[in-house]
Amino acid sequence: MNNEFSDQEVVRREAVEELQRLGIEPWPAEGYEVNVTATDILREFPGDPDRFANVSLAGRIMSRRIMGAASFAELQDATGRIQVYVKRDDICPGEDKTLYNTVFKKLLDIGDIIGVKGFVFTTQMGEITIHVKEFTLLSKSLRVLPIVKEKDDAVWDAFTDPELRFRQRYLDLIVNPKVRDVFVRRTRLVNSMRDFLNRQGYLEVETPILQPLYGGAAAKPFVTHHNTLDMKLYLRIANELYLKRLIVGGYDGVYEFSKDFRNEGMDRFHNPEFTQMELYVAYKDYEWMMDLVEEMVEQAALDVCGSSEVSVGDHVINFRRPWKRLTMSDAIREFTGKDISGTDEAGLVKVAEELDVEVDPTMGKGKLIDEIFGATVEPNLTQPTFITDYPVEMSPLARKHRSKPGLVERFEAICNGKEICNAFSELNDPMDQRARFEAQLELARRGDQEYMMLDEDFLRALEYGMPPTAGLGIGIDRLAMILTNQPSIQEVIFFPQMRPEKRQQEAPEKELQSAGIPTEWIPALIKAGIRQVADLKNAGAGKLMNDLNGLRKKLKLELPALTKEEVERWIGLSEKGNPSS
RNA sequence: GAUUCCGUAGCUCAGCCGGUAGAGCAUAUGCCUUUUAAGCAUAGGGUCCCGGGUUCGAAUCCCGGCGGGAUCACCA
Repeated sequence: MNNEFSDQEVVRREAVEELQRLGIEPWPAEGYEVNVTATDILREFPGDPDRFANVSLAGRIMSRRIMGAASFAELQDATGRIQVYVKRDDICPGEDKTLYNTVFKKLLDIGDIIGVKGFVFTTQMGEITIHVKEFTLLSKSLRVLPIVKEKDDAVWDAFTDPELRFRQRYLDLIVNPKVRDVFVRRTRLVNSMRDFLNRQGYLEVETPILQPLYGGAAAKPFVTHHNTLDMKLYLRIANELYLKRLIVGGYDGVYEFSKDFRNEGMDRFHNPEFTQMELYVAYKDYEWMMDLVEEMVEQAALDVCGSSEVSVGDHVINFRRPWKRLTMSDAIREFTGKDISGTDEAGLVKVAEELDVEVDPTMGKGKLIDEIFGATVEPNLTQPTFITDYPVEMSPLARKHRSKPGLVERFEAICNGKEICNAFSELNDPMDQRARFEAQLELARRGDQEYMMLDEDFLRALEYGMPPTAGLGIGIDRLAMILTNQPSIQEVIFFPQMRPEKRQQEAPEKELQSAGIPTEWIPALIKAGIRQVADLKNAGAGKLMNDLNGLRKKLKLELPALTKEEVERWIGLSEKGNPSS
């Protein structure tokens, strides 16, 4: 049975039983009164020692140094770590020293959560420490933590494997305090933006995630099914079309922090689900929206980083207003020397080829320009820059430029070589909108997988009349990456998408036993990799017999050696099938 | 999807010119009343990712798979 646990896990499970025998509940129900945090003590004790004569603090044991009748340990709470000093005769004033000798020294482990009461003092080494008068076990830990040691700036045994860190984020958060901080700052970013938008008087709303038609962006969706309605539903790829319906309904400013879902590639800039903030404001245009973005993002940088200058990789990015503004064709001209304004599709293909930009025949004019821009300009824009006035073909929801034919009133902000937001003067001409949707269908016929769907209800809403409106989408994950200086999106999403972990078969012994394998051989079989009757089917009788007889010695089984006939009989069982299932 | 690297003890890693495993931390036992990643001593702990092949013999070499990283492609 214990085959499933490592030696250290066995020790901890035995400690649980021992604690229970001593009348100590390993996972008590009561709360624990806490009157101070680790950071409070470290920050305030030197200036005001009297305040800390009676502290009560709870946290996880992160290290232990036991020296006879006295011990040191480090406790980690939500704010940081503090050393505690435990002296035998203080916590066991009478004759019975069990609480120290047995409970504290032997039955507690690194990873356990305890509460301590005592007073704060400074050790001879000058470390602020809680002298413990009383401790309470609050939660026993059955698994061994990966221990990270650090001294000054040196780190030993760092827990860095991304697979383990992302799959078991709780562990990552326990042992890597900097990771905890990244997510605190991510939340501070969201709070900063929400406060900003609320101060402007805009209404935070919620719109459907399950949508019968997906729209508002060019992307491949996830598909699901609703049983009662017996219909196909899509997970939203954007919330644009619903938010604009709300503007039609009469709100003058609505926004939503939304999880969107796109069924596309994954890499360090893309997770299948990601967070966007979309904002729509009536009676405004994209020029106005640029001013808002600058102000909101500068404020966010100040709130998250304490400065408008932010270190990102090798760069320092400065979010102080005003940001540089360039039209798309000026940007392409600036970085490539090519003038593409007014160029037709064939001409664009030629330009792309000259610039070594890969294109394919499904691409329309808009897509071609986007490719050229993405390859030659975008990666070179480190400081926040607004790129304005996009080709109409790639922006089916943006209104036509008031003075430049063939373009729309749209901008993106590019920062650190990546788009962080996208905005436009919204298209509110229902007839033009219908024509644009139809142009998308034409792209679909050419094989573009990411055409936008025609949404009749959205058109109907526009036909009732939508005020002139400015709209914005900001990628929260991308912005969080920049403001927390993280190289990948997985570092700013608590639980990034990953392939499922391989599950171990449960309770293998039962199935093997009911099939007729002698109980006493089952531990050896499991050790040999036979976890279920089906595994026997492909096993060779000779090899299996040898393996099992080898394991018989290793596991010190008091059994006669197996014969080949016996093993063949077991393998025969797998062919008969299993009556219990 | 392509290229490439990686998968060894609970954790971090070494071993890889083939001879069935090693260190540090963690754990156990004993000693030590204020230590500073790290006291001293001893001990236990491994399906060397999985499957096949070559070989007398594979953690090591070869092939296939699984999982992960990086780069690229795709992707507002």
